Amino acid sequence: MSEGYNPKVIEPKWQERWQQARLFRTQEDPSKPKCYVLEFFPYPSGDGLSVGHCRNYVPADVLARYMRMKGYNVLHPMGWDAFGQPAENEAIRRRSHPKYTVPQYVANYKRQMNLIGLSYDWEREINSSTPEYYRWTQWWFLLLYKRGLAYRAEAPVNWCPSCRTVLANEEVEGGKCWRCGTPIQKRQMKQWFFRITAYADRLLNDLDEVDWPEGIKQMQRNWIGRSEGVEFEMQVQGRPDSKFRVFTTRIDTVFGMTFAVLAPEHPLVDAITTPDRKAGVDAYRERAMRMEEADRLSAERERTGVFTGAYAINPVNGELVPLYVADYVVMTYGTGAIMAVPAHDKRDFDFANQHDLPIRVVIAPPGWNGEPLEDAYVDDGIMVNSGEFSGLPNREGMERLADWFEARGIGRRTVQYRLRDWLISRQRYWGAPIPIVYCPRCGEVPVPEEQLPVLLPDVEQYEPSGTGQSPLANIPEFVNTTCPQCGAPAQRETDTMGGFACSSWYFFRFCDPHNDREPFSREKVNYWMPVDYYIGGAEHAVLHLLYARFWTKVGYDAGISPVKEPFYRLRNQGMVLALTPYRPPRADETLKPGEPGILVRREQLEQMSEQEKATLLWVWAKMSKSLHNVVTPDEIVEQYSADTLRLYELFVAPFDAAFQWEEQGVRGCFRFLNRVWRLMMEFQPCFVRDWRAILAEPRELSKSARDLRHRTHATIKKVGQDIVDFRFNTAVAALMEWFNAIEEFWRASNQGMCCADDMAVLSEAVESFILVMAPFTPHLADELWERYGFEGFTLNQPFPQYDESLARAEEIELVIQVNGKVRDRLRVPADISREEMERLALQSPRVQQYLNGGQPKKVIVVPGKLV
RNA sequence: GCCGGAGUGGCGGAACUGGUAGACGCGCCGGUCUCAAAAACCGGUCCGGGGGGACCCGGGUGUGGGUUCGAUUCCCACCUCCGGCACCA
Repeated sequence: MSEGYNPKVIEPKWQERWQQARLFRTQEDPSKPKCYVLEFFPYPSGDGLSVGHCRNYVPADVLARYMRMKGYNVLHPMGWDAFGQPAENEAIRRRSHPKYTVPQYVANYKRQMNLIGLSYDWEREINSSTPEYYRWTQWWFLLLYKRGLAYRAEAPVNWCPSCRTVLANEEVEGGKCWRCGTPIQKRQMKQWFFRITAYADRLLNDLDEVDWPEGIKQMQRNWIGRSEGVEFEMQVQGRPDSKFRVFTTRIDTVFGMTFAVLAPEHPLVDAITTPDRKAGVDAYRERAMRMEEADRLSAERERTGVFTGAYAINPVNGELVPLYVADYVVMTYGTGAIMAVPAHDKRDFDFANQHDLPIRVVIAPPGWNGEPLEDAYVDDGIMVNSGEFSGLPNREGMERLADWFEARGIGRRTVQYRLRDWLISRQRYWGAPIPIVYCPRCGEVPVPEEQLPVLLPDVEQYEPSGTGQSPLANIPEFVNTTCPQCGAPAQRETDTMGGFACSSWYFFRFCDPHNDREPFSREKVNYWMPVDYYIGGAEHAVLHLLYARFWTKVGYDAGISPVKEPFYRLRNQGMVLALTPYRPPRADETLKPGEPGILVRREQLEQMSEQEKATLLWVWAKMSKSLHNVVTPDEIVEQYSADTLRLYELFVAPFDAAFQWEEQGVRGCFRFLNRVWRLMMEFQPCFVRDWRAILAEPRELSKSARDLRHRTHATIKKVGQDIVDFRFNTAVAALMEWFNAIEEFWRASNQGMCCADDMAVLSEAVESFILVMAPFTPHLADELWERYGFEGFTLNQPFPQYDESLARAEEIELVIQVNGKVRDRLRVPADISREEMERLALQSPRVQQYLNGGQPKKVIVVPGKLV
């Protein structure tokens, strides 16, 4: 008996050999085509990696290994998104300091990644919280500053009272903080912004050039939110100095305006409000501004608002319309003021009904006879009650009215975006300090490049103050400096940059990670960029992925990036779900909305009786520490093997679909690897090393041998294609089918007691199999490779070539249908002619039976498939 | 409400541009081995009906229509689920 599959021995053995041989090290090589495979770099958390995280690393690793075997020079790096709120919040929670926790968590992540055999070039490891890295993040800030794309401004901003910092719009989800879920407050503060809006059109248009999931592209398009319309001026009645502008996408409805609305923050409100209305308006504005963002967004809220006492003049017909203040108009979009056309806008319609304002139809719905509308009509139609424009189709009227406004110089066609500038400053310690100095004489002065990095001071007290000031403001040694321009005493900016600044350029740094003279050399990014495959979760659709595109375009304009788009292909992996136990609530317990029951913790589950367990409700939920349903790679590797974990993650579901973690499935994969091992050991003595020479000679192979060769070549072809298509699940299935065929052939060959030709065919299959499985299960492949007497690593071998003529089936099953129903199947040569197919089909006794002796009306032949 | 994606056996999922529905795996059933169990291995496994049997007939891809010799695939309407956005004028 030979020894069994022993991953406990072979996996550490190969991991060590790979490391000693520096197998994954990558250097520029102009003689080879390059392939840059990148996964989103993670923020290292104290919980370590779960099998859910592996969902992205394992497929990426298969791709990287495959591309390398295909002859590409593959860049496959890993690093740490270690600056920013997530890392700092976690350190606070654990009552530690990020300078201690980050290296500790990084070490654990790295250990786990090596444990599952990921092929990273660790010599390129980067950490965004080190001065070697953030020095260049600051350099990028200065680049943006120099190009007029970084500016400081006082604006209403999102404030998270729990994280005690401001947030970017992209970091606010449904009015709540993306990190802690606390409702956001609006504050008026002076902050640093990046002018991403200047790139809105390019960020929108260039989406057409990248190979990304359609859903992500749509989300970015929605987020940028381009709308074309007309902006025009409205005059306040009796106040020649008071004018305001409104923006509308429906200028065709302008004759239907029956009131106008200003946002509560609109600067004109004070000036135009009549004295008798002042108290009411002030109270309303006060309330609106105090309200938390989440409440203001709440959908079922009443349409509130107050009359200012003032009237505005509709420029198209001179009519007076009452001017309201209402919080359904937001100051940060468009002009902060609207013309209200209740007949053709849902929100205006609701407001008009609640405030008894007239509703005038100006676009006739089909079949409309002048009766009042039951709801706003927002579709196209013929214009009515619109003066000289009545009778026109509204789309045409839109153009004519836009011309009308432009001709009179009181309005113009414009484009509005939902995208706002990117708020980058944070009142937090754990980030890259913003490299700006405030000098009483020179004002705002950028720190010269040669003085970078502005070092983050090493202090023990780093918690956010909550005063609206960064904790750095309390460190005089940091704050007090001299002006780089005049040398006078000056003060540093004390805010740091949000973590998304660090991740907006790290993919460039991986090309040249240790450069201490510049962020990266032009030559190296020219060689490696763009990223060919970028792999990560869909949750960054409008955050990181939008910011990184923006910085890349700035880099392109500045001549430091060779590409306009950083990520040529983007692929999103699906989530991993785990069965999570809930129990019915007791009488004194109430459920949170959306919760299926009371969460049962792991340790509570172990103490429950069988009877109690039977009452549990099992729900598939995303793996997370808080649900106590996390499975770690460590336990799976311990119980089975790293190769088993890899195979299972690839096989169980399509790459981009959510999958349900089931230990039974893991066992199936483990069983498969054991079968592979057993057969490989059994066959090894019969292995014919020079099978190529034997099979190259012309010879008559048996039918089953020809079938196996076909299977071998067809599978090599399919697996390669599946990998680049990210169809790892079908690639593994094909690998299993192929193996089943090899096993069957081996059995039938009576354990080697048959002809030499069959052993050559088997040897071809087995040698190819080891190499094809290598990207999936590299430890097992390398061990088998060695045991078959080969030198070195499978990763340095070329991926097996397939012979197109062998990959094509020599025989096919001809399907014969009568009236669309399958009536017979015949085995025929693959190169059969149409005529022959038809003749055979009509000859078939079963077909004759269904034709009742008659002739078919029509015969359809699909070559190589069916009649 | 808007945008995007998906509904296929007991389960996860296959099926390339319309052409053998259910590959591969899990589970289950039966068998081998064993004193027994586990593991391992072998065979079976969409549903209904017929036959001792290899087989045969019918139905079947969320629902209802349509196009086609032929539809999981294309078109129309609807239902359900998941993800995202949400007063953006």
